[in-house]
Amino acid sequence: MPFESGKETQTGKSLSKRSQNERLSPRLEDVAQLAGVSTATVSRVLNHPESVTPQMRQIVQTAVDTLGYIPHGAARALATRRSNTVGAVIPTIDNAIFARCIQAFQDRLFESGFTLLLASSDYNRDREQREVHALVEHGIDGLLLIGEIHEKGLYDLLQRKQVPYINTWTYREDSPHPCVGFDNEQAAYRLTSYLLDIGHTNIAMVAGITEDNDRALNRVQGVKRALKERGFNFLPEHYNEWAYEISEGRKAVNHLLATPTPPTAIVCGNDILALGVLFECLARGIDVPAKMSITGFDGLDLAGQVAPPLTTVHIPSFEMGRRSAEYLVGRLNNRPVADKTKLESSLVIRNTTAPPSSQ
Amino acid sequence: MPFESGKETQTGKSLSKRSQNERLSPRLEDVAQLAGVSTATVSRVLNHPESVTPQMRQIVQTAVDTLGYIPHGAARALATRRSNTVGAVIPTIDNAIFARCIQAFQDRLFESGFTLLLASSDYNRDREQREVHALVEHGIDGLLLIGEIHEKGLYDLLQRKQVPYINTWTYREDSPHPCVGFDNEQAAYRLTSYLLDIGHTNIAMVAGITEDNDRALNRVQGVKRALKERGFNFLPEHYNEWAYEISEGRKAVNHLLATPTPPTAIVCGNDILALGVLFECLARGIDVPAKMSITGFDGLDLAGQVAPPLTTVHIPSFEMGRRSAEYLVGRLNNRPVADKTKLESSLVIRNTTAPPSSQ
DNA sequence: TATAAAAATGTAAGCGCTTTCATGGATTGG
DNA sequence: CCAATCCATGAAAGCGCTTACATTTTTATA
Repeated sequence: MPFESGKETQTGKSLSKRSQNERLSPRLEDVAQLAGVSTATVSRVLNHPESVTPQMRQIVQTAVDTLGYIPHGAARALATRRSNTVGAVIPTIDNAIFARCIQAFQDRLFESGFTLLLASSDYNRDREQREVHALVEHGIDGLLLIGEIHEKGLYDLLQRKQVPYINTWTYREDSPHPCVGFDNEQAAYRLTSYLLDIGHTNIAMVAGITEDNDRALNRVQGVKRALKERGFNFLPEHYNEWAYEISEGRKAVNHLLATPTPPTAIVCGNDILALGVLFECLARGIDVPAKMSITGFDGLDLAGQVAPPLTTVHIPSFEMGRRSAEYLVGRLNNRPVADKTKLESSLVIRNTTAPPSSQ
Repeated sequence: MPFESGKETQTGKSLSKRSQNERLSPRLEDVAQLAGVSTATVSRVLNHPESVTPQMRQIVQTAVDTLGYIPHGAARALATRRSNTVGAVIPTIDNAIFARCIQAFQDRLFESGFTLLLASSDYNRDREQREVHALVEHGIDGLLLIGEIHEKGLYDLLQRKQVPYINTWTYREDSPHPCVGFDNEQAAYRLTSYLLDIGHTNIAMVAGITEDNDRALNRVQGVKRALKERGFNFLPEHYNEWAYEISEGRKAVNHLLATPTPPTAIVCGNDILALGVLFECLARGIDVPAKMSITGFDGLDLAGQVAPPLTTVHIPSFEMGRRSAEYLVGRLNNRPVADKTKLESSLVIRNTTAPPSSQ
């Protein structure tokens, strides 16, 4: 007897040791012990309840509840090679329009049991690459990226690690990457054409910073294409890039107005700049739109609420977030999903645009 | 010989099997093999390089690079009981002011090697609780929460799992929870006192929704205390709560103006509502501030840029994010940290407030 | 009722790391 | 030149789960 029981103690100890000595959170094994079943069974009722007797389910569930057991995510991730975590790297959180997209993205992910790992790159490709690296190291199952231009190494990493990803805020028929977005170039083209249609010939642009930002760049290109098509072009002093701040928009107006031949219309790279431009014009007593037409880009709520309400391009930011999540969730569940989704942006003509005054 | 080599094959196979057959990412063991050292050594150069010979460091580093090795976060987390991940649950991402805080929070975390797990509760306590549960399951090392009022079970969970957390956007001397924030009640009190000082006696409030939102509630309380102190009170029809939308602010004005004795000043629970109130007044041709004073709360950039610029309370959202991260990082590194940090908000008097016109 | 097939449960081998403890080589002092 | 220390490295035991496979129990079939 003595030695027999000796053996048993070995086993018994290894089980109870943790639970008794250290007052840590219970493990699967503790639950199993309490329920009088194997860890496999507990794992099953937690993950594949249908493969287990209803009564067993009951017993185990009770044990789980009384212990207040919470699965250990890392252990699970290690065993299943799934973290149930999806990453997103956006230029900045501090921008209403991305926020809305991310909000939709997160909501949709949550529905499917995924948690969002969020990082921001501050519009810096290098930092973006580092953030992605950190996310991959954390074991994200999928990734959301803004725009199409990213560090080569970033794509390589994703490829090598087989991490599904989606580019959003951008759409290009022949992009080698999956994307859900709209055509920035075309939207800007349309917007500018409208300005041209109503008679403007002296158009300036208050662009966003285009470095490392394909969206901003594509918008500029769209504007230029529209101009060119009708034989126009920016005067050099009528094109400048500005940071994403209302105050920058104001400065831009000062600059433009000091120019030999001030424009009759100002196309802005985004709503924030447009708002700054608008506020400054208003502050200077310039009649908008009679003496100056202004257009934005993004379709912030705010743009429709200011007086006069801003003409802008409405972009489907909410939809992009939702669809991106859907793409990723779909792929992670091995459902067939479209690699490219083109969403529409829409020109919203409000009261900051009108034909140029006949002078 | 035959059986000897048989044994060896066993071991040999287990090593090379993975690397050869499946084309998965390299593991620590692959690096070790290539470098001709043990996994322990590789782990050391990765985590405690000082405990290893410079030349060994060199050799291993080379192997790491040529293999493009990336540590497996989950495995590491399992072994160290640290995920290097910090969670945050905010009411909504889609709000500039939280966004700024989170941005600062994330930046500071990134500096210290942590990644942010972000979730939003949609101003719903129940959902907040569930999100926190999910985050805890994912193994967060620390947690940021907005406000002080949370589900009891949420605090219990954190307590039981020993997860350090910080409440922000709120400050209460005698809160049992760590916090870094400012006193909403006091700020609102100060703001209202100012209005009273310049002569307003008929004040209305366009409040945010106070359910499940102690910040909004505290602001209301501050306003009420200031009024009461001077013997005033809201007319029942002069107090209402509105959702966080510019358009709601506009509606609020319609409501207030249809009241028997319209107010001469409107205190708003936040800048967004205030902006709506302002825009609606402007649209109706009401002279602000001569005929109507308006105050906001939050200090959005935008508030200072509209015309007329908005009188508001500036809150240290950036600082709250940074300090919260600092608190958590400090605790996680076992550095002594203050459990409570009181930050100051400031009354920013601009041009939407003036003494009431003598009628 | 005996037996084959199916269903429920248990056993135990990992998942990819970190870290304690053991080991052997280099260094120091006597 | 040998014993006593140190230091760099290796061996191996987990960390808390999941799951293939083995085993037992139940159900169906003849």
